[in-house]
Amino acid sequence: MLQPVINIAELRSHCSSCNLRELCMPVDLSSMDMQRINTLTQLKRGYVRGDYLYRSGDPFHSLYAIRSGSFKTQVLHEDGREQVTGFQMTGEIIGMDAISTDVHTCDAIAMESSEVCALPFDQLETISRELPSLQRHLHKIMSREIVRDQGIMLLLGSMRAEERLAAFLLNFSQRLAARGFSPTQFQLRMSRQEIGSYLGLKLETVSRAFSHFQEVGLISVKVRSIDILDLPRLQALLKSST
Amino acid sequence: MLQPVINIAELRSHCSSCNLRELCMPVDLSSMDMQRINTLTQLKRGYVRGDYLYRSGDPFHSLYAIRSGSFKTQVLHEDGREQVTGFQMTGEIIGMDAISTDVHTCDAIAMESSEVCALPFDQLETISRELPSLQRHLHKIMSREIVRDQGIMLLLGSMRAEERLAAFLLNFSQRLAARGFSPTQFQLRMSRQEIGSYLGLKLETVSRAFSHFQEVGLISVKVRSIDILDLPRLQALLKSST
DNA sequence: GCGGGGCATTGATATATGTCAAAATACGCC
DNA sequence: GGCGTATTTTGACATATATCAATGCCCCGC
Repeated sequence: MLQPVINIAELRSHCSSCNLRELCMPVDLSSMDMQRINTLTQLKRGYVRGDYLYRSGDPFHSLYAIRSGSFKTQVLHEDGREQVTGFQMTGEIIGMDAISTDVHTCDAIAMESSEVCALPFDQLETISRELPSLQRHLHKIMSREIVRDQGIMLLLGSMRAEERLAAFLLNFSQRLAARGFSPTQFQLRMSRQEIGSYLGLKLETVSRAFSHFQEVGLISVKVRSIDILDLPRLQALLKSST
Repeated sequence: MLQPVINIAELRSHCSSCNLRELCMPVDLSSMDMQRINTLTQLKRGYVRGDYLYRSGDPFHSLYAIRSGSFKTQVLHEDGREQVTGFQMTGEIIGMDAISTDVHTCDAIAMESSEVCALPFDQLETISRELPSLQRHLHKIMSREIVRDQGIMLLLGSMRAEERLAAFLLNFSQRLAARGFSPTQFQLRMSRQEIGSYLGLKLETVSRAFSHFQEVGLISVKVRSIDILDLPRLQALLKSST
């Protein structure tokens, strides 16, 4: 039986206290500067699966550092279609879509019980004017989001169903590894439907791709428990055309 | 016969002199501050169709404001597949992908004869520490890119071929309108292949969609000259699901 | 004005993924 | 612990788009 890897208790101790240095801002700052950043953050807890962190159209005040749990972001089309644009996990920052218009342009929804640190953006800007390394880091975070989106465009625009799923699993694997978790065994918090929306596929296609990966011994799937059995071969799927 | 609308001479007079205020930074700044920003920019001219502004892997120094002409950005997959991630026109800023890693993550290639203003990013950061309105504007530009990418993800993930093409044409139309050009008559500078890459389609599919739009009287196409005959109906294509 | 090379169009056919439907499995609640 | 609902899996079939191939068009240089 697979063990859940995204474990709230574990994460809480991992990122003990709302310390932005560890949590989301790996910049070299004096402890006095750290204090200052910490004082502007506002911890918000108690989000449960399905809760909105913000909705499309909400006024913009803050970015959010995810302290525990995970969220999905989705954009809605006027005709009702919706598209998941990302799954954000502990330690990641969301809300940057809203800076350009002062209004959120997508929904952010908790995938599980979660906590966030709100970072009022005005104050973040003020402090970053005085702390070049924070300023630079803020820019990097925003740029990282742009690069991430480019990758998804590549995925959606030129990859086939199984390649997309492989890319999705590998991306998860990497992000878990970066957090010190097992890169081969983990639980997915999202449905086939949500994965499909993110990958531009229907849920049945996602399900079939999972089944096929299992058949050929790449992974072991038990609904939402994933065990990557042959990481190199899964990676190779992405590097070879067709 | 349709007139080309993207006209270099016209654009040059439109954005007379390398004035960043008009060109790319619509912020209220004192003329002294404007001077200061202007002095850091470096005009680069002489790009012709096919020239690289930067390549994936190039070290990062500057953002670029397009002063005349237009560019495309594309990402390459290790197996050789490439995906166009955007078409940038006069007045837009490119290069933000490189901030996160100090290395460009995509290629930027001129679609026609073009000129750019290089904006050394270190200096931009320095100045923006002193000018909050510039700082805010820089953040907005980066955020705008994130929002734009979300829109493309929606397009690639959940729209059908003709909807994608309609979205593409309408986006062009809007951006031209914002620059004071005709929103219904214009020239495309890119091939069917490039449009297809951007929209996640093959060139034949793009061609067929153009032909169909023409058949039903939505647009008039003459290879790269577009005339939108029924803008409202083209817009409606996007709002109604199937 | 003629010829050649790249694009674009169009047609015929193949195929990956979507759609619809049913059965199986997991999950929450009493 | 068992029932009811939601999710997932699997199957059969439909269809949008890709693929392959032929023809046509346009631009550019000679």
